[in-house]
Amino acid sequence: MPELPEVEVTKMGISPALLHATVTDVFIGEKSLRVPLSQDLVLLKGHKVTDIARRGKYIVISFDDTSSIIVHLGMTGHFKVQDANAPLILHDHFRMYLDNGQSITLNDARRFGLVIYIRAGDNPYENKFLKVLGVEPFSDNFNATYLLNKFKNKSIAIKVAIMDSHIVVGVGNIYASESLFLSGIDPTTKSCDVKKEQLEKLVDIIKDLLKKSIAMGGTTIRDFSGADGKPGYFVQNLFVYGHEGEPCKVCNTPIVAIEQGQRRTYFCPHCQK
DNA sequence: AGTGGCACCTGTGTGC
DNA sequence: TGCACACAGGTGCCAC
Repeated sequence: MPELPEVEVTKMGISPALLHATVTDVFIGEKSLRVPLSQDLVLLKGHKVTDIARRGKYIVISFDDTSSIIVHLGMTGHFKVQDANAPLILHDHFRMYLDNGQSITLNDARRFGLVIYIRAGDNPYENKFLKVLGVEPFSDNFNATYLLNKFKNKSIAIKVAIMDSHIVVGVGNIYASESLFLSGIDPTTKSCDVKKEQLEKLVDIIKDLLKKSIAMGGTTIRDFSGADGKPGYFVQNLFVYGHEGEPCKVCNTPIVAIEQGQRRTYFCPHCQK
């Protein structure tokens, strides 16, 4: 799935068609996503989009009646911007038809994503999925002191810790491996054992890495594409993710893959201590 | 409170 | 060609 850069690219991709457009109709698929699609989504009809925001890997779309929807792309979710008369295809679960002749469709094969309707007057950021989220990586609140405090008494591996959305949002499996490589930190290090200087470097690198990836349209491993259907090109900048057994681009040592928290971790045993 | 494991799904690639 | 199996950008919930 989309990690933060891919979600940001998606947000930017749908904004031109969606912002200030009025919903003329909606399609609500029958299959359940991570949570069932609410029939209340029909209430969006007749309302104009006033804002499109991102919080972590969630996209929050606000309407002129103060209602909103929260969207998460899960592992395989992506939005398509198309003509309103484009046919629905397999795994299209939700579509908004717009008064500008276009439509926005959520397609998600694995159905790990979600769309939640938030009634007028309710604050979407108070939703249970959003209110527990940690700091945004681009905010000043994401710094070494913050991590030092969060990691106190934490024995979980640093790789697992930086992927924990209750600590910092947006860092998924690809960028976790990549940022630890660029920081020279062994991903199996207990988070409480990582030194402040290392955390300072890690923070800087995460911010930089995510920004660069956004600028390149995100990372496409298999099936991510922006709302325009184009893949992301940051994949060519990956040093370790998906490169098991290949020589490290820095020192030629073969890249190693291990499992941490039921997820794959890639690292260079020579560059990362 | 912190941690680890499971669950939710479908599609794709690999090896027999 | 067919089939079985492993694996995949996430994350909330549930037992210890």
